[in-house]
Amino acid sequence: MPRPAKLRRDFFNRSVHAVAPELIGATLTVGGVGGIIVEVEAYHHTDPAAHSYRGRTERNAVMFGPPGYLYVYRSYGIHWCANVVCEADGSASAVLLRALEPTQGLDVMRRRRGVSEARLLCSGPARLCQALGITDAHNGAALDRAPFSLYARAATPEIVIGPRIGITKAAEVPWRYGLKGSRFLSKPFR
DNA sequence: TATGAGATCAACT
DNA sequence: GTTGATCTCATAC
Repeated sequence: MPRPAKLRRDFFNRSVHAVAPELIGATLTVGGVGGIIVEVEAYHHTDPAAHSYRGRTERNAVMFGPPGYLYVYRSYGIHWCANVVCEADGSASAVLLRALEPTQGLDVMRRRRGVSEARLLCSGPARLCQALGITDAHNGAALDRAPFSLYARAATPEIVIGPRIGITKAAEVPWRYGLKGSRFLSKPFR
């Protein structure tokens, strides 16, 4: 049984709207703990909801750097959320990792999260970071280097698309992508 | 099932 | 001083 191909950094050097749907079904692990990406959202610097919309700041500096790196920020003062930077040339766009289907290191994730139900381990951007142990220490880290591993999907899954979650600006644009029928989404698509 | 409050911080007005 | 790419727990229906 052949190992799935590792995603190269080039993969991210394209429009977020091309990268985001293709990430669905890929496998992400951090230190051997992780699972299959089932939900992401796309953010572009022309998008009022994006952190990079108003230009470069200390917090979002990674978004203005090369693609294939992680942008981690603190959400609501207490959570971490992780994005993958896309498109070079300072387009400052990124894909928000919103949910995984846990497949590896379930026990570690349960311990970090303090819950046992698999469904609650990674079904949300902050839960995902907590389960995988992602913090601001990983801000600016490359996804193709340890402790990260990212493997391309084996087959093309069925993708569902809808409006993004939890934002007030540009809330209507359908830039949320999910794996059809997955039980591990942060919220169902309609 | 649904709605609301609290946690807690950095960017922005 | 307000807001936000969130989650959890409590209380109400």
